[in-house]
Amino acid sequence: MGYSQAQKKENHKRIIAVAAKRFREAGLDGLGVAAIMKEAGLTHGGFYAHFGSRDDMVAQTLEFAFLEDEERLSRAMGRRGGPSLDAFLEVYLSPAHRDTPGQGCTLAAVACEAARKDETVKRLFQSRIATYATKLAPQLGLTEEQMLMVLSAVAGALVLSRTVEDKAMSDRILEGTRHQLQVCFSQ
Amino acid sequence: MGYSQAQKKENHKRIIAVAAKRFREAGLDGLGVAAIMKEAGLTHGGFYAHFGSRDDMVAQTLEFAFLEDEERLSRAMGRRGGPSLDAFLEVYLSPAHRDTPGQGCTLAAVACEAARKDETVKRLFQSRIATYATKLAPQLGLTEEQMLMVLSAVAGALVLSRTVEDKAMSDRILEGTRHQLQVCFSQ
DNA sequence: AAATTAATATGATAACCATCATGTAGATGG
DNA sequence: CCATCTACATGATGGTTATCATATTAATTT
Repeated sequence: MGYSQAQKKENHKRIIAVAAKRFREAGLDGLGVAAIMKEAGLTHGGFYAHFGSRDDMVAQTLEFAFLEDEERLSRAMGRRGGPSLDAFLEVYLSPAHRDTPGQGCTLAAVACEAARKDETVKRLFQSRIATYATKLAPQLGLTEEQMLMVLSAVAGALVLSRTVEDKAMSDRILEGTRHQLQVCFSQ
Repeated sequence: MGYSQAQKKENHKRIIAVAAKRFREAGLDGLGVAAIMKEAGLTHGGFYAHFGSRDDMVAQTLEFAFLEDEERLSRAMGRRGGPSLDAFLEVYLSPAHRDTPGQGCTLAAVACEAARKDETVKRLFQSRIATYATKLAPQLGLTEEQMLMVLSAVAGALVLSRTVEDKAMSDRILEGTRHQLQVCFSQ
């Protein structure tokens, strides 16, 4: 199918977009190069025209995924009257977020595995968490320290809510965490 | 090397103990049957005398790991004057806990992956979380709902603290979450 | 003490994996 | 319009995986 700089760029973006979604769903090691390329409508051989290695692709994908997260969160809060702690908790701790990890927070989706990856990945995570602490915190009227706790709580709640079998209990983890955080920071 | 019912039981326990530690460190998919058996001082062939499948072993290992977690936490709080929210936070959010996942909380170590496993694994996680909510909560003077939020926050903080490169920032996640939770519940 | 049984070890299998070598088609630059 | 370059496809490579077949060896049973 020949080539074209525009086409290549488009393909590159599509590979990363597919990988971002699927990594959130299946984990950073959850699917191989061949599967990702297939879902992007390509074959595995072309992979190394785009990336130096699979690790390289993971890094590029995480960078994209975190940007996507930030934009999606911002838009979702916008739909609820702009950024506020209430809006954030409502969006982040919703059953919809729990049930669609592919469109959700990358931090919560792959944090456990990221803890075992190399410094390249860890630097990306660190930067994402720092963005929460410095950029989002003031929008929500929180200190950096408060934001770190709130982020830990919501990410933890989301992850735990995804590990239980019973939907009612899963809902209680989300709803309970949301309520308790609201109590903590009301006033 | 022949057999003996006592020997087999001992081997079985050792395989699971090794797997519990290594799964916390490397993840539920982080090492294969052969590696686990080797670390237990056996060869891979004998595996299926103990377990019907790898998944079966994972389930048995999680059950053991959660019991181990409960006992370790209880003992650690005992060393700090018995169960209390302060003791719990101090133990759970310590840098030592962050730096020795093999001896630490299984929930925090593998939760992201568990979210993608089958109902057998999810039922084990649910039972572990329920134990926190019903058994530990009263010991810490918390309601079930408060316990779910605290658990989410400490597990989330521990996971996030393990994903960042900079030690100072990692410490801040732990320490900040601890401080904020203390403020929340000092009342 | 001999026969049986079963817990391991050794080795094989087929399915995966990341990566690389080669071929091809078609866009690019002259 | 031709020569070159390259994105991608096809196919190969060596490694790893879970699982199974067979062999061994010693504990158990008779």
